[in-house]
Amino acid sequence: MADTESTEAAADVRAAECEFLAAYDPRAFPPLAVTVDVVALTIRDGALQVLLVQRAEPPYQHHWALPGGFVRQLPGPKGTTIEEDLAEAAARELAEETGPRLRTAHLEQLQTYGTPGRDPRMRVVSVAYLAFAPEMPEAEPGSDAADAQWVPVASLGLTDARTDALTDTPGARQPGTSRTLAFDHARILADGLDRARSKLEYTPLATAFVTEPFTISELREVYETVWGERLHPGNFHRKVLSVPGLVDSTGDMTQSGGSRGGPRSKLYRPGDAKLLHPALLRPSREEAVR
Amino acid sequence: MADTESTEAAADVRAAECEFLAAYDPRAFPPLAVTVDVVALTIRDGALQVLLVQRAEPPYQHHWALPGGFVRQLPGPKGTTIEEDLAEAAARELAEETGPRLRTAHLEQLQTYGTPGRDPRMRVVSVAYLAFAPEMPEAEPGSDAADAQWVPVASLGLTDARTDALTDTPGARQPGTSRTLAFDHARILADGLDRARSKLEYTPLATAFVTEPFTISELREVYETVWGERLHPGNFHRKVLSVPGLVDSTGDMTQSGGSRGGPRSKLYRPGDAKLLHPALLRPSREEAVR
DNA sequence: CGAATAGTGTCTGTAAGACACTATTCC
DNA sequence: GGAATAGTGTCTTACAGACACTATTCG
Repeated sequence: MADTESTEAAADVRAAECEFLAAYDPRAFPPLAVTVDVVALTIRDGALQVLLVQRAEPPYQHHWALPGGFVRQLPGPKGTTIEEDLAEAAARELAEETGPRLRTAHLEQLQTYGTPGRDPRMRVVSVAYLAFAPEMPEAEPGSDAADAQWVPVASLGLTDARTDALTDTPGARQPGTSRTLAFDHARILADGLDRARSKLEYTPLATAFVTEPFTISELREVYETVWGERLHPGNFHRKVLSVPGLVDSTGDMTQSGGSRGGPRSKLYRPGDAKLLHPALLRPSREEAVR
Repeated sequence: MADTESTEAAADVRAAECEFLAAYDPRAFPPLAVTVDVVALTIRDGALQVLLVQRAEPPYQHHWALPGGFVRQLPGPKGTTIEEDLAEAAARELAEETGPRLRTAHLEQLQTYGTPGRDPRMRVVSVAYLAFAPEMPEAEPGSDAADAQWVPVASLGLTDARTDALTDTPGARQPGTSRTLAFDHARILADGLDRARSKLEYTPLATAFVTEPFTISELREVYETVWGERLHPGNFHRKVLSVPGLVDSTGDMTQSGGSRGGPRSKLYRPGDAKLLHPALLRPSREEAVR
């Protein structure tokens, strides 16, 4: 029964460890590495951008890849080791490429990728994380990367019609960035984009892409940019205000109107809702995908 | 950059070192293991049940735990090794406790748990999977378990009011099963239940819990059991038929009416929809959780 | 002034939930 | 016959989307 457990546990740990390790053929323990990769998304210049680093070493040398790395074992007091939580490792990898100025508004686990052969060197199980941040300054390549850059996702040629739809800007496609990502990172990025688009519908995630006092129009631009679809300004406005806890009014207004004219607008801050009801559903998700 | 970086060299060295030392001292391995755990759900006796195994070895000896184990490296031709994909490992662990008769209708990755200390022996990163199956015969304990059983989730005392709501059956709480689960498996199970409840809303997941020709009422019982809420039979009926691709009529009817009376009902099979539109939303999800 | 935008009003179609009702079958 | 159930009809309310309109501000 469970009652004996607490007294047994401590004493048994050492014995169990030996027993445990002896019971398995060492060859059954493949050299297996655990890494974290981060899909960091932001909105810059009106486009959805992802943080990429350029690999300095083979394999996939010179290719762009998601920031990430091995889960570390940090040195602790008295020769012990302090082990990193997975989310901490993800936050660290992100900070290494962006500097301390990035205010990550949201960090969540995406999925884990462990198909044999996804890394040609060895078996690597990679836990992917998804991060969102408001508009950021340039990225700063960390020690292990040749370069780090925010790259418009539309320029990566993922087979996604919607992302390209709104990006007619000639300069959006940066030369040199439309190459295949390293490893299976294109897949991971695609999964991250799916997740982000989906979470805009039923969580206040969009507020993680804007800075504190924001207008309804700025929020709408987030939705339009991530979804790659134009939304009706009037209906969107009414809808956002009708969802309890999505935004709170600050009482203030912008100092001036928009650069292309129009009246000044009211300012808002994120509300306390964790789930949106009613949800803000995408207009053109192909209904009932068969 | 995951899977790479200037620590790449260090990683290779470490990997080679491990391989070499493995033959001599298993304890020289990097103290990091990858396991898969499976949250297998089914509906038995009108209750949502989860597959649990009783641990034969410490730690948590005699405690119940989710089926799972280490990701293996299988022997392949000519001394090579065939490495298991994560989903394959999950399917294998599940089959070991249920025998070949389980028809797993659905297997998807849930989340990965890697907090240091979650396993007292060593650093273990566990990739959890979520499986659904129609009503199944008794479980068969595999080699590394003392026992394996389908256990009503309501009997596990998870802090979830809804699961207990419909389970007034006196016999539902089996003596001996209302104990704490090993490791952080209670948390993993709770996450799995959340996911399952949520996916019933916008995917045809419910059809994975019933066998091929089913009635609308059987489908409704799935929703009621998983959500722990009574649904209006009439409205549910109309709603299910109104969602394109959820169910297809077989043209047949049941041979007899229900055991407590009522007319015979039409039979259906799963449709080809992958996403439900409009969705079948839970009535009493606390709206806009703050 | 003309163009663009913030914000509101109104109408229509769809869908959810409440309630009622009929027909069928078991006990 | 009485109770339970399958399936349908109808009404009310909520909400999404379309369209129109006013007021405000930029250039």
